[in-house]
Amino acid sequence: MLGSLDTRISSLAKSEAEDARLELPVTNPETERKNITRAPCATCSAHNEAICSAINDCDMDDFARNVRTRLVKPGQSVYREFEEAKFVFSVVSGEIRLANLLDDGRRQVTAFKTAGEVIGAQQNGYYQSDAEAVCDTVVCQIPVKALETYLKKMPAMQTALTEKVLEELQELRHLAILLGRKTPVEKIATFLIDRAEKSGSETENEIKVSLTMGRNDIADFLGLTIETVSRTITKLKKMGVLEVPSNHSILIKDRVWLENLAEGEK
Amino acid sequence: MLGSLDTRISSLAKSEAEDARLELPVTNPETERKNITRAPCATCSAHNEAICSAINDCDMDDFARNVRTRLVKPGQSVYREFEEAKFVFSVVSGEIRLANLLDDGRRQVTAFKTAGEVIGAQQNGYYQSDAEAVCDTVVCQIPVKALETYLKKMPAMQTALTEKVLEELQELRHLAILLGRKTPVEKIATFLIDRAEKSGSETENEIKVSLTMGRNDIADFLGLTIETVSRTITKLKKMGVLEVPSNHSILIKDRVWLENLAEGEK
DNA sequence: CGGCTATTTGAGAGAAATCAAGGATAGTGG
DNA sequence: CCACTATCCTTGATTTCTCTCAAATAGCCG
Repeated sequence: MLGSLDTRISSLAKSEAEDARLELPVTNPETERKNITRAPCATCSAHNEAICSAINDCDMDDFARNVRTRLVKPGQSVYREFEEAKFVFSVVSGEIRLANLLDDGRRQVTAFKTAGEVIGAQQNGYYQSDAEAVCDTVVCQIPVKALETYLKKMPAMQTALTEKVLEELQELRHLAILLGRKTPVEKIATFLIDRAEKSGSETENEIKVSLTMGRNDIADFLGLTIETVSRTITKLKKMGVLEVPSNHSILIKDRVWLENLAEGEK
Repeated sequence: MLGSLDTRISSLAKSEAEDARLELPVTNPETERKNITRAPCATCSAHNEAICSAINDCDMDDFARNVRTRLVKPGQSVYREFEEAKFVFSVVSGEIRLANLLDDGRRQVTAFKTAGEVIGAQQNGYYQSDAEAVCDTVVCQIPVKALETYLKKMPAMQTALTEKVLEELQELRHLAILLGRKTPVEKIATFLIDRAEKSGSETENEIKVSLTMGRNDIADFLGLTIETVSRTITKLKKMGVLEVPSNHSILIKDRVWLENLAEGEK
């Protein structure tokens, strides 16, 4: 509901975000072991896409004082399902996977979140998923209490956050269609197209998509087994739709074809 | 994010809501054909669970003036995907299914919404799903413009709405786990348990669950075919977990067993 | 009662999961 | 810099489910 902020700013500033990993904020000895530092909001590479973009310069200093930046290593968790939700996080760089587990270990990844996206949605005070880093990732840690204060004070931030939540709703709806009604080929094609749109780098006649996550994560995201993911990628490769230069990148050779495959047009 | 309103008020007042169908607001000739009438907020059966509960008595009259009530017949749509989103709706009674279609007609139902729930989430001004009545349903039609005004004026309403949206997020996450990782038996069991919790009527040693929707809707919600839904229900019947007095109701004979089946414990 | 639609049931095919190796890749330490 | 190991990915063979196709039955409304 509410105003319809144009959200298509998200494809910008992605390459800057990549670099952010290298120029991490200086750590101080006290917090070194936890890789937590004072937030360098002033120079944040994700600023323009994050909800913080709604903060005006005067309030920024105050905001920065309440916020911490945290480096998360691959596989490490930011928070877990059912844990008390004291923070909301904004992804600065890298990539986070949100996942839910069944008792017997089956897993469903519900989203991959990159720079500018917000994680930590809660209900009744508890997180609703596990959040883990897929690769080296920097997140910005905002205390819920502080956030609430800012949201009240800054309607633009409230709007921006609402917009993020509605985006998330839409993505989950798309995921539901994919999981419930698409074939493996359609699933993989959809996944690659979505990633290409989000962060692909397009050259003359091909698009390079980088996969920070492994086949396992892809399988648990698409509701498939790792073998089916592998076989399906191989199939698309043999068809000539794409190439696989390495385990962590895909070259889309025929975007239109892949898009058609994603929608089920044979 | 934000405050954690306790949302477990939703199991109350359901029986009242059922009656609402019978005592529909009086229609006036002018709007008769469209089944749209002035909203009878003062006597609304869904008031306590709806976001309108955040409105104080003074503002209620004003609110009622902006809002219309609409009767929707089974199969009729409230809105369609990609349609311009001029209204947000609050379900007063009956049941609405939200669904998304693929080009070739495959369908994924993403939610069933009952009294007190809000539908009409939009992004960039357009609805994200089709919304259709499953049975005779009354919805309350709130112009987005008016709603925005109220949200600004009444923080409690903003909070209530945010809470609804977060609930929806959680439900979609659960749906994703179900679609991606559960077996047909687990899917049906989960579906029935959820419905029992939401609106089941419990007697001594059994719970009656009413199914307003047909097998087709259930299939499209759970990512199955209608045949598999039918076979799975038959299987559970033969196991003795439940009985099927009619096509539109299920008697859960062993709740704990069904709960275990829902979680995959054999 | 008759016709329509919804649901159940059956038989068979097809597709993805499972089980089982084999190969590639990356990270470690010599 | 290279060998070594652990992990990740691919490929193959087989099994098991679920879908598909087809038909019968049951429920509902006029």
